[in-house]
Amino acid sequence: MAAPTRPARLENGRRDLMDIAIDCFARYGYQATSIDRIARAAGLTKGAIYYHFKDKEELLFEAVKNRVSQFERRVISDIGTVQDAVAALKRVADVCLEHATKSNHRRLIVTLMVEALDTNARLSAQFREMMHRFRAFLRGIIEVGQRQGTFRADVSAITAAGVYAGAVMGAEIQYYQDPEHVDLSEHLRTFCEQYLTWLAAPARRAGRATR
Amino acid sequence: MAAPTRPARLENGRRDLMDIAIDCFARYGYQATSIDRIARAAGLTKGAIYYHFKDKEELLFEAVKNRVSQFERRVISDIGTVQDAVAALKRVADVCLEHATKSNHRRLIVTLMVEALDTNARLSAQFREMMHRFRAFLRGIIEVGQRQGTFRADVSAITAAGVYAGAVMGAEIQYYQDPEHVDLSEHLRTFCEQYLTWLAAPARRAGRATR
Amino acid sequence: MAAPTRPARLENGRRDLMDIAIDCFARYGYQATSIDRIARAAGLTKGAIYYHFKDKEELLFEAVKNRVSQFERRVISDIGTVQDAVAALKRVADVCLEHATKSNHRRLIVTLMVEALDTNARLSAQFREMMHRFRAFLRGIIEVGQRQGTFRADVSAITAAGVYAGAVMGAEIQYYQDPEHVDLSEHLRTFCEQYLTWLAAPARRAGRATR
Amino acid sequence: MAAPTRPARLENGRRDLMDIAIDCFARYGYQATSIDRIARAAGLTKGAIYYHFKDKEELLFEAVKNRVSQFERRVISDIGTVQDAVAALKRVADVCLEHATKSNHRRLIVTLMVEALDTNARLSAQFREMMHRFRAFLRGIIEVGQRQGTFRADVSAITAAGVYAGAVMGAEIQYYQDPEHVDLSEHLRTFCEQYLTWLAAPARRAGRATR
DNA sequence: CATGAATGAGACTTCATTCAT
DNA sequence: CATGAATGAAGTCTCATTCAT
Repeated sequence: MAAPTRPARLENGRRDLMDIAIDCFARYGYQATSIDRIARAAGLTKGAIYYHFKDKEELLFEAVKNRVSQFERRVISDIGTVQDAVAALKRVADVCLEHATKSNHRRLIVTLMVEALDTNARLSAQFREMMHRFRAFLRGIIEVGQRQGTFRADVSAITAAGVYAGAVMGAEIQYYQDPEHVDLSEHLRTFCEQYLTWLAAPARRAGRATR
Repeated sequence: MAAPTRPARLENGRRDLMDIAIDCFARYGYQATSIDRIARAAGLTKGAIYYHFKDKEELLFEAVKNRVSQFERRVISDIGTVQDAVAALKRVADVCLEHATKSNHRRLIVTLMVEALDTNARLSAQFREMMHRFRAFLRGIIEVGQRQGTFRADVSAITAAGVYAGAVMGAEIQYYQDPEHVDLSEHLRTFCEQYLTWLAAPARRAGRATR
Repeated sequence: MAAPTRPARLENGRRDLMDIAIDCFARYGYQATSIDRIARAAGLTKGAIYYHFKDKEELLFEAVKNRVSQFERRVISDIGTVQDAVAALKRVADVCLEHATKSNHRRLIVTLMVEALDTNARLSAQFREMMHRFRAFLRGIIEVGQRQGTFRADVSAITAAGVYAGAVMGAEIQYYQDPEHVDLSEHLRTFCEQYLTWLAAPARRAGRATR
Repeated sequence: MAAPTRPARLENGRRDLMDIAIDCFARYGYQATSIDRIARAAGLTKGAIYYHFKDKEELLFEAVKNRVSQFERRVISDIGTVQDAVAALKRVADVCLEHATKSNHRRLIVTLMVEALDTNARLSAQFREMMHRFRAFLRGIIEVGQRQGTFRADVSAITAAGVYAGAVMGAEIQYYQDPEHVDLSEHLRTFCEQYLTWLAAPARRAGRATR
């Protein structure tokens, strides 16, 4: 307790550097972030970065892994075992909102995900899996709601999950593009209302929404 | 009709080149598309491109202008003077679907828009305006519906427009990322249903969204 | 005949550049020859080199391939079908002498071969094969002499070939190191005399030299 | 014997480090051996090396001085005052064989000598002198033989020395390159036999080498 | 003695751009 | 119109070296 642990100090440089790199990547994307830019932002020289990271790519992957896992852990820990599907879906939006406005978690994810599309196969695969997991997680919540009778049963949970995930992402992008004109909070609130209204509505006719 | 004039051929070369450039930009983004890549894709050498375009940036801006204006013209011409707001919103989604799957209009727009965020001020501004116009257009449709009594009046038309625009964009990105697992058509159909269900529903109680 | 063929001119730049690169590699070795050094020696900038060659390695391999194949073709064409084994061995030494003193063929080979030893697996393999071929070629000559009765039969032709190849190489290195004190011509002449004396000598006792 | 003094330990570190560095230099050459590689091979960090050696160059020169002087001392002590020139020449080859196969003395020398050719003036000069000494030493032996009547007198002792030195070096290089296919021991044995046969032979006719 | 961290020079490479032909 | 050749800036990366602790 008296002495600040050495290993912590050891890892400090690396961690600080990564946070700064993440800031850059989140704002400018991967390619437009030169090693030199990160170095200057950190008040170091390029060489220092290569002391801590083998590669620009290693920095990228660690950055993505860091933010993705933090986001996922946060979502899971915030939602936990789903009992109230409605509350859970609202909570997911809240976490996204927070990670999009108060931190750079979501912006890093969204920005790099689009940039990686046909540019970096390995990263792209990682994001594909991440979106897979995210949709699966949402589908799980929706199915709970369907089993409990809170949600209508005549919709494909996986498609509904995709709609949710997409709506959040699209809202974010508009917010990143124009934070002064786009109120992400209201955007997400409205979407949730609409989404839940629709999910809650009893199916009017059999055999419409499914596929 | 009799003689394909020289300038026509001139314009052809330029147009063909741009189409090829657009393909590249749409797939890889701006920075990952080298002039050389475009040249090779066109079966020319780099020098030839500089005959037609002053700059890589000029190529970029023309590409964006081209696809954005084509998309917008198509939307406007397809919808025309809105009489049926519900049909109009469905139609917009159809156009997006087509431009996302059968052509590269939407992918160019979405990809470059994200890449431009903090990277290219001028391009970013252009996309900001484009999104502005898109939301304004959607808001117009929604307000028609509200005035006609088809849509509930207690929602902010501009926020609703943003939700719509975002949902479409988010759906597309998931599709670009994983076209084999994401059925964009169903995705958009489901979203429209949900969106229209919500818009159509008479407000049940005062006091909009929870939370 | 009137017009200097275009393809020739086309290849000129590349060939000239390679000759210059070969000069540098032969003198300083691969690692101590920076792209910039080659560029300056050619009166160009680094970029020009990358227009003609993909890589520093491509330059290296093409340089080696060029000089090795030229040397080998020269040896083969100079010796042709061996009829007089003694003359053939002398001729090989002459070619080596010429390629070591009047051109840089041999110095490139010897220098890079030593540098490549445990440094560049692919290049090393190439040189290993080249030495293989060289020894095989020499062995062929020796065996002709043995069959014709010119050379004693109680020596291993392949070992003798190795001795020859090594002696030439070792003489060269001493010459490269100290051209003012080492007379390569006399060196090789003396070696040939000694080598041929030994080969020609009738075996004094059976069962000594073989293995 | 009683107390391993502190300075002994100091010297130990330095000596151990140098042995490891020599291994690296012998295998990869000077430039391809990074300080970091040596450090890792020694289980230390780069900083530690700079405690013992001022420079990478100092390390290099000490390494060379060490192996060269060990080799020379070994040769001299093994041969001593030459009484039997034939035996002496065989002995030199034996020492070279041992230092090429059981230790890295010769490989360090040969590798760095070639690398240094036009790359490091000071080192090159050192190797030039070393080869000078080596040839002078061999010439001494040969002249003893000539004076004693064991060797023919009509050959230039210094050229013959150069041939010997070169043949050994060339044999080694082939062995380093392809230890599985090149039997250095047999190689040297064969060379010695040939060399001594030639030296021993009474001059048959006036008029030395043909050509 | 040794380490972890950092520097700075220099290497390789890419790429938008220019230009004579 | 188009090409081949070249430039020069900028980016990624390596590595010898230094230094506080």
